[in-house]
Amino acid sequence: MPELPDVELFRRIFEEHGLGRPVAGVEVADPRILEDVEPHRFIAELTGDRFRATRRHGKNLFAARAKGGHLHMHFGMTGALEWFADEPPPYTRVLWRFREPPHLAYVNVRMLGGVGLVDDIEAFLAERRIGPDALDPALDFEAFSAALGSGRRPVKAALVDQGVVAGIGNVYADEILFQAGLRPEVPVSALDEDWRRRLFAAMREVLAEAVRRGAAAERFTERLPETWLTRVRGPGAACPRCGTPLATVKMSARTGYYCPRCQVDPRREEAAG
DNA sequence: CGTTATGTTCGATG
DNA sequence: GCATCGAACATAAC
Repeated sequence: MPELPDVELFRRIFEEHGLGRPVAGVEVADPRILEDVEPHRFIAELTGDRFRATRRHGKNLFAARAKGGHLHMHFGMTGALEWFADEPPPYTRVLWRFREPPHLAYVNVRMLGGVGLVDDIEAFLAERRIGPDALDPALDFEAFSAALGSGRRPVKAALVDQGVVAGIGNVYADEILFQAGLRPEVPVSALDEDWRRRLFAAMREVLAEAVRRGAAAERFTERLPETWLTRVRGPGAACPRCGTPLATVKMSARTGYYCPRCQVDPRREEAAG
């Protein structure tokens, strides 16, 4: 689930329930989720601390600590941040209790992802070669196009590369390409400036609209516009625009869906309207 | 039982 | 050396 719009929702949950409140207790239900920190140190560091601000960069969520440094969370494919009053949700791996409810739970079925402590966010992002956040206002078209590069890899592979732009995963990459009218396997080298502008605009619109609608959690697709691929995305589905059965393409063990009629290959066809 | 799942990393390949 | 590909990781559901 967690791509940029989902993590943005988690950020808002943390912002609403986790800021300014003394941390009364920290529980690590499964130490495997911790990044480069022992459970006892993680617990000792955060107990009694307070969080003063949140920041999201791509799929990464940070919470600034009053004592200095930041809490870091990545949600992998199945992670989420939830608040709870009584019982922690199933698959809670780490939780933070305050003096009274609501408390916060980092939930993650598959354990892909992690929770840790980082001193310097910029250094953290640089080490991991994470590019600019896809919704960063400072990311203009020129920078986006330069980051896309001119290699031969498929445009979808470039979109989900966190080093190009941070925050896009399999589902939103499919949606962005659908809205741009572009096929996923087209090499970036085949994209002229018009196509790049179309792609950039689609990226901003799709992500911003998904954030606006608070699309996350189960059945999140129901909150998205009816004209979106994500509403129907799956085996046997038809294009929400023209009814053509969707085609699939495998890329790095991930299934992509696209409309073979609405989405074109610029090398072979005229741009669709 | 095999397949698939919204991510990232690391080693292999071209 | 660089760009790109594919397996591995952990767990549940169909």
